[in-house]
Amino acid sequence: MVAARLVASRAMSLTPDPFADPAGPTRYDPQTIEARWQQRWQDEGTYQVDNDDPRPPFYVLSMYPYPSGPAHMGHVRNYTMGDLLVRYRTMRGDGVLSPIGFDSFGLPAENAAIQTGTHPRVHTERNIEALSASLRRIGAVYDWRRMVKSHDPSYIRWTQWIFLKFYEAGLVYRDTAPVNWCPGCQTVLANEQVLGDGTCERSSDLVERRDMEQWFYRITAYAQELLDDLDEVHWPEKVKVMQRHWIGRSEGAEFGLAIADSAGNARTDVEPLAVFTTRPDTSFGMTFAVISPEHPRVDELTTDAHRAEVEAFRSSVAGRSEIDRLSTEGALDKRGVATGGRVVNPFTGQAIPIFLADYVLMTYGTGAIMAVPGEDQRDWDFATVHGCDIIRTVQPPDDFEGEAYVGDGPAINSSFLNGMKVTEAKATAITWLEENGHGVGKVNYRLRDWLLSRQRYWGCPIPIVYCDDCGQQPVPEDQIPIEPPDDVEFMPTGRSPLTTHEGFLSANCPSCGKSARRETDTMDTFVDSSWYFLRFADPWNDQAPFSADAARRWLPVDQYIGGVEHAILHLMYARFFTKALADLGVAPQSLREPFQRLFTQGMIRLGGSKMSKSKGNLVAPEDILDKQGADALRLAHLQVKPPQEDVDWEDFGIDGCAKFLNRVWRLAVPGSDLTKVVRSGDETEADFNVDRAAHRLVARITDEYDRWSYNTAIAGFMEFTNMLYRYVQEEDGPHAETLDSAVDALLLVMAPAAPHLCAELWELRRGDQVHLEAWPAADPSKLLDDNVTMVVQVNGKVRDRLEVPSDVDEAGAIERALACEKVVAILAGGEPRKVIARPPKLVNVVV
RNA sequence: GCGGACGUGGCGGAACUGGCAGACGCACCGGCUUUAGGAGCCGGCGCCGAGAGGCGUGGGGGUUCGAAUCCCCCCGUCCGCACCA
Repeated sequence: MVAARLVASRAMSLTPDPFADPAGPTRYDPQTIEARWQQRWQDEGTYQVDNDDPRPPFYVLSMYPYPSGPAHMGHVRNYTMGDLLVRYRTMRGDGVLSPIGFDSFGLPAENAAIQTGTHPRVHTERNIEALSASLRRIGAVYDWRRMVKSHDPSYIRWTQWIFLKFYEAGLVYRDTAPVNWCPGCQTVLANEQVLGDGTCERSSDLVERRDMEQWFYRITAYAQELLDDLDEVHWPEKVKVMQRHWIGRSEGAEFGLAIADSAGNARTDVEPLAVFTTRPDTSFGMTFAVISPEHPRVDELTTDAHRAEVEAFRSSVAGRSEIDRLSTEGALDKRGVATGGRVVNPFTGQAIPIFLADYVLMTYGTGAIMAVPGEDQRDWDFATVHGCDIIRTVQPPDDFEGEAYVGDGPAINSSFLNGMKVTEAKATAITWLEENGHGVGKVNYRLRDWLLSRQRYWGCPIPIVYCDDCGQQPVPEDQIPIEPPDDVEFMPTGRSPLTTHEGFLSANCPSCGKSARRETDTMDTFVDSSWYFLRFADPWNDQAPFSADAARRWLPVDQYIGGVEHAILHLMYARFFTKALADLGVAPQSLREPFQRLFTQGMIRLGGSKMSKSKGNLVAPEDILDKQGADALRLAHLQVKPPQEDVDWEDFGIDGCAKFLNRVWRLAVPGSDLTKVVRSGDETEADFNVDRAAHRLVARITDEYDRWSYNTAIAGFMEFTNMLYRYVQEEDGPHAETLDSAVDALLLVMAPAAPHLCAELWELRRGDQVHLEAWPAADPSKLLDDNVTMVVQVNGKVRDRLEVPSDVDEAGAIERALACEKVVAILAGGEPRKVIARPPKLVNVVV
């Protein structure tokens, strides 16, 4: 019979093209239908949502991209996932906010300007066009009316406005700081532009540290809240752990070590040397102190006899890159030098030597430490090399074989602390320090303030002017935005053209009105990305960056999607901005976190290494869009691997996905040869089974979409399609209505993943838009077949499989299992020792 | 060194709370159809074995009627942090 039908179909498709799809006149033609539907979604504003939309609000956001040109595969992966969710939630009945924008400031455009002479604005706008076109071509849908661009004057204005608000609130300040200076590029680099080996990503020059006056956001003011509120968000544990580590809270004590005179007695006429420790309980074992080579009191504490040596050490450290200096290679060789100076250990009254060592960092704690070699391996190593005493103050266990002992145990050699365990000894030592006026218990954070100024042109100018008389003055609100001027020349000096642009530089002092000079630094582009998700809620607002009401409606973002490479910087900065804006009354007070849920999707690699423009190993999505189409590309991205995992391009099965889409087309398109012979009348058992399979499909896909199991959802589509192929080729043909509703179910659940194909087929079949349909609900009573396969095990090994009614009870299951041939043979008339029944899935007979 | 994730066929992976290991796809093999196939449809496909059967989720132990899944000890891979006192 199959043969008969195929013969018939050949007769029907008399086509001169020998490669024609046997589906006949309506071939699956992705190029045509994709372009058509993309146009329609845009023209009809299908995914536009207003702020008074009556549906429940749901905010889906993919991290806004830096416009580097047409989309690359990483973009496709990211925006495909976001788009799937937007379409799925919309079908679920939500009013989904799906905005898009561009992180359009940044160094690459400036580099391009130097190389090609194209103005960064022109270059950037061109790239935005190209990237927007790419996003449309993969079928991603947005409310384009809400688009924001970092470099747009209406966005600059509010970025600067927020800066001024923060300035007013003391959350911005200017200070001297060591920065990454690239001698080749003649500019300061952002941390992320310094490669792991300490060189510049662009020029490959070794990056130097230089002290320069810089602007900072006081993110450390929020250190504790940033740490605590990680418990409130649904983020990957990995990202939370990274943030906790980055914040790096540690509890301990800060106290003063009195400077010793030549006799070893504590001087009262000079300020003691402040140290921070997390182990005040070990203070009796402090046999020396170490200060950072950059410590401001080095000169004062160094004796003349040691001055030459100390100076030599300091200059050798200064010449070394940070990476080199912090290298753990040869960690046992603790580089350091004695200062000749001494301090007094307040616990013992003993004078102990002060050393300089590069393992002590000026940027953490007080830049000085008490060294307790008995309980700290670094100190142990240093003491061994430099001949310092080692006194244990915590009793190690009998079988301890290491050097410094960092575990718990009773205090020894520690006077009033003796016998106490570490926790109690810590508290007691802190109390002692406080009662005797030496110091206090203190919490330290590794997190440092955010250096936001960049010596570059293509960024948001910092709205400050410098007046000879009044000093640094914020630009008044009514004078922003301060925009980067267009008439500038880009020279390969690396020097920002702003520093030589008279028209930009000259300003009047807002305070006294005299002529003044503008700040030429611009903001780190992470500033722009720290609040764009708030602007999306209210992008038309020209009175404020956004209204609190709009923010209250949409924020926090229900689902944020992006790369794990932003686990720390962007996500930390955005959290800080949100909290600060809420405290300043700009955002709702209750908005403590910007992103309720975060999903980090994996990277795409080629040949084992990260695909990137700079590596030149890109696979262009365009080629695949031209050939197999957007739906095939989307499906391949979804199918290849669990979405959170990194994936090799070699593993993508584009052709398999394209083939599958073709199969769906042939199955669903009206008039297909595949469905020519259909049946009406009463349903058979086979029909009921297909119907139940359709309900199971709906339940399964709903669950899988909810838990981001996209790869198995695609498998579900394929499995169901394979089943329907067998069904339509059965001898009597499929039951018309059963088939129709099964295919409809497939198109509905596939619509978020392969939107163009499903939209086209649905329209051909039903005349409506599939994406405006309600998400189907599975009938719980249809999720189970009448009969299921029950596994019969003997001693945990599968010996047989039986068809049983799905509502079989325990007794019935056991009875059938014991009656089956295999079990009877094994029992050989004997009694089973034990029978475990899990009806209707399994019975295990123990003999 | 610390922290995290992970290890399943030739390959990517599936198996949600312990219950049929290998869904789905790729590759490969076979059949049908075809003048032709890099098209379409159907089927096969963990390993050993002629077979019954045995063995199988990095390795070794354990818990359990039953372990890819839980516990302990190793081995390996990837990612992040890396002298933070």
